[in-house]
Amino acid sequence: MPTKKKPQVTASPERRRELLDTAAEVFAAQGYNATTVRKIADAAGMLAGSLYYHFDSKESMLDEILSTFLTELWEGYDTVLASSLGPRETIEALVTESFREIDRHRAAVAIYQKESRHLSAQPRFHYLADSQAKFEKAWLGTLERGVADGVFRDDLDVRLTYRFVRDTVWVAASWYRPGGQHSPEEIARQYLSMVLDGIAVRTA
Amino acid sequence: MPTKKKPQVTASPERRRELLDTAAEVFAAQGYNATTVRKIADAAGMLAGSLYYHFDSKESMLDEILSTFLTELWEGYDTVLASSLGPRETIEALVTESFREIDRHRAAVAIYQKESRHLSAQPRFHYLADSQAKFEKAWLGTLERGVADGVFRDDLDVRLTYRFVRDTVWVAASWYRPGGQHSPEEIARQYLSMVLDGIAVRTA
DNA sequence: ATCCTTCCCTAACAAGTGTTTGGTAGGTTA
DNA sequence: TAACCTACCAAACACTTGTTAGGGAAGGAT
Repeated sequence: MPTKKKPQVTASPERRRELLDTAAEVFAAQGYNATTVRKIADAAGMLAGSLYYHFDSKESMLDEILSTFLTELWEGYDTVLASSLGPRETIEALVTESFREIDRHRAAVAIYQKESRHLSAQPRFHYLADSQAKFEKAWLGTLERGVADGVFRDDLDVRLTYRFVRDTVWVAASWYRPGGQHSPEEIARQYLSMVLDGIAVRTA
Repeated sequence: MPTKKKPQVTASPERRRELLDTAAEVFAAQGYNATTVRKIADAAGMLAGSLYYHFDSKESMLDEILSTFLTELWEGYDTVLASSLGPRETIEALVTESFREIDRHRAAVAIYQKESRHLSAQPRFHYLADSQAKFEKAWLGTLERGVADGVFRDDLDVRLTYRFVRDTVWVAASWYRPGGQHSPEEIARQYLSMVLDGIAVRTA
C-alpha cells in the first residue's frame, strides 16, 4: 500500500500549524498567486526549500488552510441547523457564528473570498464548490421558510436576498481585525439589526 | 521633452480598447497575477510579444483598465454629489449609479475588488487609495448628514454602516452578469429596499 | 560513544515568466 | 515603383518560479 503522493517522514503538528498560520497571513495579504514560497519562508524565518520538509507543495498548504477552516465552519453551522430554531433565529445564529469564524480564521476567510471562485474549478479543490452548494441550501432554505412563515418580506427576490445576506457577512473579513473595538458578537448584532430592520428611521 | 517611459510608435485607440477589454476579462476571471501575457494574447488571437506593440507592460494594461474605470465612476458620482439632494436621496442615487457602473465595467470592478488592497501600496497605483479616501468621505458624510437630519438611525456605528452599505453594493460585481433577468436599476431598487427597510416583516 | 530523529541549509534543476529585438506581410501614400 | 506605416510574428533574453537532492547540526535515546 503506497502512501499518497509524497508524505513527510516526520514533522511535528505544532510546527505545521505555526507555518500554516504565517503562510495564511501572507496569502491573505498578497494573494495566493502573488505569494512565492520564498516570501512564506522569509516570514517564517527560514529558507524556501525548508518548507518542503513540512509540506509537499505550495498548493497543499493552501489546501490545508482552506479545508481546516471549512471543517470548523461546518461544525458550527451544523450545530445551529440541528437546533430546529425558527427562521429568524436561525439567520441570527448563522450570522453570529459566521462572525465568530471570521474572528478565528480571518486569514483563511480572506483567502477563501479571493481565490474560491477559480479554485473550485480545480478537481483538488472541488470541495469548495460542494461547501458553497451546501451553504446556499442552508441559507436559501431558511430564508424561504421565513417568507412562508411570514417573518421575512415576500416582495423581494429570495435569491437576491440570499446573496445580499451572504455577502454582507463575509466581506467583513476584508476589513475586520481581531482585537478591534468591536467583538464578533457586537458586530453580528449590528449587522443583523441592519439586515433585518434596515438603516432608515421608521416613519409610522 | 522626452516622452515618458516607452511609448508606442503608433497604435489605433480602437484596437487598444479591444485588447484592454479582453485583458480585463481574463484578469477578472483568473486574477491578475495568475494571468500570463500569453493567456491574454491567446484570448486576443495573437502572440505574447505582439501585445507590446500596443502596451509597454502587463502592469500598464492593468493600470489603464483601472484608471479609466475610476474616471468614469467619479464622473457619475460627482454629478450626483453636486445635485444637492437630501441624504436618503443621495444614497439612493449613489447606489443606483454604482450598479450602473458595475453593469458597464463588470470586469474592471471585479479586478478592483480583488487587487485593490495590495495594489494601492504600490506608488503607481496610489490613486486607488486616493479614490478610496474620496469614496469614504462622500458616503460617510452622507450617512452622518442623514443621522443628523433624523432620516437614518442613530443607534448604529456609522463607520460600520458605511462598510455595510459599501460592501453590499460592490460585491455584487462578483456574481452580476450583464444581460441577466434583472436590470441594474431593478437590482439597485431591491438592494436599497433591503438596506433601508430591512428584510424582516414589520410588526407594527 | 554511537545512532537516530528532527529540522533546517546549500545549491541546483526545469519550467514558466515578462519583455526585447529584428523581421515581414499588406495596405496607404508619394 | 518606391517609400512608409501599421500590426503582427518568430525567436530569443534574463529572471523568477516551485521543487528536489544531499548534507549537516543539535539533541535525545541506546
